[in-house]
Amino acid sequence: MTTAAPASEAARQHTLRERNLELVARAVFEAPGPLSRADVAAATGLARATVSTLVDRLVAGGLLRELPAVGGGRAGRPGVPLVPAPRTVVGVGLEANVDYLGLRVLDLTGDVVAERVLDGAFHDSDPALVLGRLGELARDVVDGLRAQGITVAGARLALPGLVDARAGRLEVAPNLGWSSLVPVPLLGLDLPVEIANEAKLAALAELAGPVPGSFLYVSGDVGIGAAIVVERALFLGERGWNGEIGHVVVDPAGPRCSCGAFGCLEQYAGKEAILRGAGLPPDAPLADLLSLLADGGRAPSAGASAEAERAGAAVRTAGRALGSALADFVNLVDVSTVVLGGAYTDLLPWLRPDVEAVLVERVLAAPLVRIDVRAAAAGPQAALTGGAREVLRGVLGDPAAWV
Amino acid sequence: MTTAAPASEAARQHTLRERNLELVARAVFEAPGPLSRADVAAATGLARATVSTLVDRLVAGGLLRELPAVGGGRAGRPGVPLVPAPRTVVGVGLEANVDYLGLRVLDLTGDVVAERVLDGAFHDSDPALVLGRLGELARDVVDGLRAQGITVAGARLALPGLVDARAGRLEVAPNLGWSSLVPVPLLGLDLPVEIANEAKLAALAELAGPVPGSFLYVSGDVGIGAAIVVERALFLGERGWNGEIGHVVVDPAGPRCSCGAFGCLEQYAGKEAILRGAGLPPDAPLADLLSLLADGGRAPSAGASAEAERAGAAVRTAGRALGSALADFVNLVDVSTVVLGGAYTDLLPWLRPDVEAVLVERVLAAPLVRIDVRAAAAGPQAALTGGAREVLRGVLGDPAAWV
DNA sequence: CCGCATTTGTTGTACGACTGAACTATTGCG
DNA sequence: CGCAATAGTTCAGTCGTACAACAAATGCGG
Repeated sequence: MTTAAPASEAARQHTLRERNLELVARAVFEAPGPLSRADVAAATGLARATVSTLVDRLVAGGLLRELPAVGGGRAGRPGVPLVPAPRTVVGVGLEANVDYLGLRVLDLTGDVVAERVLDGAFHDSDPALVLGRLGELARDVVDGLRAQGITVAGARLALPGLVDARAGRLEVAPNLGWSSLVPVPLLGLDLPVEIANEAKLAALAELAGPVPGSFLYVSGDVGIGAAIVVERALFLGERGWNGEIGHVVVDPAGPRCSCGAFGCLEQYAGKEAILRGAGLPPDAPLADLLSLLADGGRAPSAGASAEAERAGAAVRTAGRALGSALADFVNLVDVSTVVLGGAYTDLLPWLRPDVEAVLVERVLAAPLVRIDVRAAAAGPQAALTGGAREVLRGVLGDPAAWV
Repeated sequence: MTTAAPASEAARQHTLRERNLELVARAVFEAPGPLSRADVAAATGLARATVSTLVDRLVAGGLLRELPAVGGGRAGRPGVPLVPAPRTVVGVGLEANVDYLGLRVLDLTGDVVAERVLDGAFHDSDPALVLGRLGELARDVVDGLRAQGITVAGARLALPGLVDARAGRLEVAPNLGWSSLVPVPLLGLDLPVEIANEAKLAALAELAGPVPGSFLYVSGDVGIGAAIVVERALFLGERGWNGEIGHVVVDPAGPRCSCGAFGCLEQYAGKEAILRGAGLPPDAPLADLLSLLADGGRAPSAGASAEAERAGAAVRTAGRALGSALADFVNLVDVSTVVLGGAYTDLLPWLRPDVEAVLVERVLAAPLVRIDVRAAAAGPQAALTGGAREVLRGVLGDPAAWV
């Protein structure tokens, strides 16, 4: 006989229990308001008896909390409202980026339990130093939470570069000047920490808002990163190195890019390229560009200043280039919503006309579907929120481990 | 209380049974050789007793067959070899394309049980007529199989266009001249038939061979279609309209494409574009181009004929363009193997140098991973094989329904 | 040729998880 | 105050897997 291919996993009885525990937990966590045990039974299709035992376990484990019963206006015994338990289990989002490092702690209700943000300039920095500093910040916060009896489930570290999440390895982060290193030990945290690409985690933060289940997230900064979300889950490709839209071909006759190729999107729609095109220094704050644009917008035909005109032209160039790269992205991946984050969020009003025009022109399915281009809804440092949410999603996926 | 979000699905006891039945079936079907019950137990992690009852059920249902025991050379009672049952349950792959229509029937062992291929020219054809003819062919074959007591599990219809598989709707197939129609009823088959894009199914046919679990499949013909396979499963995007690599930007200053945009890949690396570039009529057989290329290759420096030189140049242009589009694809999706099908399979020796050179230049992760470009291994009409395999995969995914 | 070690497959009991129905608890309403 | 309605709990029933013991079949050494 021969050795069989390693099949997924045998289902035992406790597999049932775990899966239904997850089902019940998700039902409560993803509901817009409190649910009773009977509501959960109706929503999941499980018998009321089963739901009761599962809920009891989740309540005992501290993931769910029972609120005082309240008359529902209807006849019959009122149900006991169940809600995610606040400040019992939390997830930590960490980030080391070019212009700041920080962390954010969320609990199961989605509340921010703690936050630290440290602005700085970490171009070509020493990873041991930077991650050591971040680790200190985090240790301080985590110890404080544990002293209050709060369980810290784990952390995600967001990094701006090619990340091999399985191996826990940062292959290269050009703007930080880091390459080929294993960052987690440098944090010195006694927590399960996983690493991920910054744009990917920022994309997940959008899921807290009213976004559809599938979308492309594109974050424009010095570099341009992207993430693919399908049915509320990240699509990572083979190693998680996808979404490198910054180096998609816009024009093979275009300027040389830092990656060595010619005419990459980054050379048209990267932050520095836009600023330079607008006649501003490449490290100027985005606000300078925005105020120039606002001037131009206020007096469009009446003859805006030459500076304003130039800024407008630069943004229009960026918009056309971005539209072209997004069209490729949509043609290859097929998603009908594009969420623009980073610097693009504020620039969107000026980018939109050109982006949308090019999309209509180049997307093959354009006659059949409208591509919805929108601004990111998650606040600043979205990757912190996304990372913390990702940790908590893991808790929901296996509540048994925390009960 | 509020209504809960519809969660996935409650796990009952029979869910266990179904899942383990699938596990056992897969173990036997995907193994390189026969397995005994004990082997299956070892491979799946299930208890021998459990495996026995599951195997008995699969044998009774006709999905598995017991071979006569054979002395294994080892001490101990010899195991009963289990193999996929031949010619008991079969899947049907159907295709209606520009230059042919046909069907192929595979059984669980992977053998071709029946096949019909009808060459023709179906540009701008009448869907009712063409699909009616295909349905007749299929009905004939299916009736014959059923008369032999063979269970026909279902069929997949491959179509060259944008297919909404969920709605069972072909939105548009430019080369057939079909649009906005529901093809399945036109076949007139009393079988569960689902539709899918041709390139997607052709990609799945590759899984029968020694291909890695994740790859991009690109099929070059008049149009250029692609499919994304990750961990042996198709990635379909939001509606299954992904992989439209034929309309990725190669050069915004390039020629106008039939889609209305400028400089699409199809204008450089589509079959007609290559033939025209080589000085051949756009409907010339591929063999003409290949023999020109072979001439040029035989006497590369010694002064090949002007025709051969021209053909070589056209293919090099196509190779560079294809490399550029593939680089975008790899940057956006992150897969390290590219399988070239359709006309590209035979052209690969001439395309390879330029494709690989551009990939190294433009793929951001190129210093970290070698992108393996290879020819498709599935034979002609790969979509037929892929479709039939897809049906059988469905049988394996829910053996209980067929037992 | 026989007994033993070894491996396979089967049988029977135990256990865990979900279900359905009956039962209790709690509320609104006439 | 009693009835209808709804929530939550209890309990026997069923189903599927696990474990251990056992029967079956083979190779090997004496």
